[in-house]
Amino acid sequence: MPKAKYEQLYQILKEKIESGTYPPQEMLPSEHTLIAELGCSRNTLRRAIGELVRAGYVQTMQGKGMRNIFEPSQQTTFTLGTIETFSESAERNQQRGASKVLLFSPVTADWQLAEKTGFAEGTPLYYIQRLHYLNGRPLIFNHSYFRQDVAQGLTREIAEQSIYRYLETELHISIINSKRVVTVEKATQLDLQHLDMGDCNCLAVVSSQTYNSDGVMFEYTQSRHHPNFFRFQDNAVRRSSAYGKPEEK
Amino acid sequence: MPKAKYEQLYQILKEKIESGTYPPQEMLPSEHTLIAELGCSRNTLRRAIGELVRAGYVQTMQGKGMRNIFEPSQQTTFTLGTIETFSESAERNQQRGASKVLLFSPVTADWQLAEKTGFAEGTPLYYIQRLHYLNGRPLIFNHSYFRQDVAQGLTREIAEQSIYRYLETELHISIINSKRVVTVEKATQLDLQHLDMGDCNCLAVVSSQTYNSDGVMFEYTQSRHHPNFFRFQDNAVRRSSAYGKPEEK
DNA sequence: GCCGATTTGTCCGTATGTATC
DNA sequence: CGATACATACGGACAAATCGG
Repeated sequence: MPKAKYEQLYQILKEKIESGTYPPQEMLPSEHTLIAELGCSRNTLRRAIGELVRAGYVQTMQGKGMRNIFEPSQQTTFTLGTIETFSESAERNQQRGASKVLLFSPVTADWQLAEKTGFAEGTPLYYIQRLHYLNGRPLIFNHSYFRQDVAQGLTREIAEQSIYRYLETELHISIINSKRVVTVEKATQLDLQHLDMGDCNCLAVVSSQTYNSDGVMFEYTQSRHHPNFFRFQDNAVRRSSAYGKPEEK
Repeated sequence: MPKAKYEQLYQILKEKIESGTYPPQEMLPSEHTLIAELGCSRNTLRRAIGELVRAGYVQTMQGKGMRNIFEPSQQTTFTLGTIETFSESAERNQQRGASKVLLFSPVTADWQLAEKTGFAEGTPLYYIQRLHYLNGRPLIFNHSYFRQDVAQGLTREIAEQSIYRYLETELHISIINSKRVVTVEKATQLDLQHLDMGDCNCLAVVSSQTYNSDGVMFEYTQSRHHPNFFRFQDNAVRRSSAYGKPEEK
């Protein structure tokens, strides 16, 4: 439940758009009208509108207004810009999620692992392999590395449940941000063994480095996704016509 | 050249971070200090900071301050949240871009094409196949469909140059936003023929629907990327600890 | 083509809340 | 507890784009 007013306004407008209260392809009421309806200041409303634009629900045009461009086919599987755990994502999509821990092992970063993950060589880590199921199918093969000095007391039993819950509620770590890169890689023997991907020999790989409020990267995770069930969504806006104006007057 | 003040502030701070004026992993000056230094209001500064957060340059913590988390390894190939043409992207990455038109053909959307692209069945379209080269290598195989009634007078010659330049400067179309989805697909014969992808049989596919200021989707493009040279970057933030607070006091 | 009304975009100043130290 | 720092919210002012008369 969001407490900030602009988040509430965002939710209200989002639901009105999704439910068809505002007809598709049509203009929404003007800011002036919405302010009167919703009882808020212009800045607060505009902040909510900004989120709607970024999420691809509306487009705004200076001097014209705001148009509903939502299309109900948006069955997003992975969000962008916000950090979600696998179970949170499954719940949002109203799907059955399950996970299995394949490996839990303390390791020390050698130069090769340091190169790949971004941790300093010699850093003590927990290495965890997990397999995530959606609706009974194995879809994501996960390799995670956590700094031992940050994720103190992490065990296989905790990993079976929820690591983030442990970090946030037990260790009081605030997770701030995560840098992610999406690439496509050749499948390894391990991938083929667990993911059952037919005759595809590549998969989608999301590598992420996650930081806490002390600015230390405490987690590196490589998520290897089944190619047929990977879907990453984005809404882009055109900043300023990169080309100069044509002749006028 | 951005004219808005918050964009200028964003550029100034971004360059100070990239150049090392603000040391990595250290706190930046407080908002109060930056306001005095930069000569702006708090709101305007905070808007610039918001962009820096989204771009992964800094992290902010209430009550503590703002930390520089930039790492120079960020060699992003594809942007997120903003619309760029291939040539604009190549220029930004200081690389040699080139394109070749393989096919230019008027078509009418049948039910199959309508299903795939989102255009209504029977819509008259221009179908364009293009191959994009970066530093001499063919990396992206592009299938584009433009509505004939919007992109009036489009020719093969224009497609050889820049379609967006034609749309924006000649036809005065304002391109507003674009919905994109990243997936992984099996390579077709056509892909293998043009992209030279070794023993990989999958590639990264970015499908995009682009809208103008009248709210009509006038372009559908499917970009099929060589798997070894595809790289999509994102910075995510943790909204609110999804778990309730633990015992306190 | 001009002008005025409407609408979104930008910017400022201020007040208050909340988290950290 | 107080000082500091970021987060939220409000109201006002002007600029820029659009549209209709």
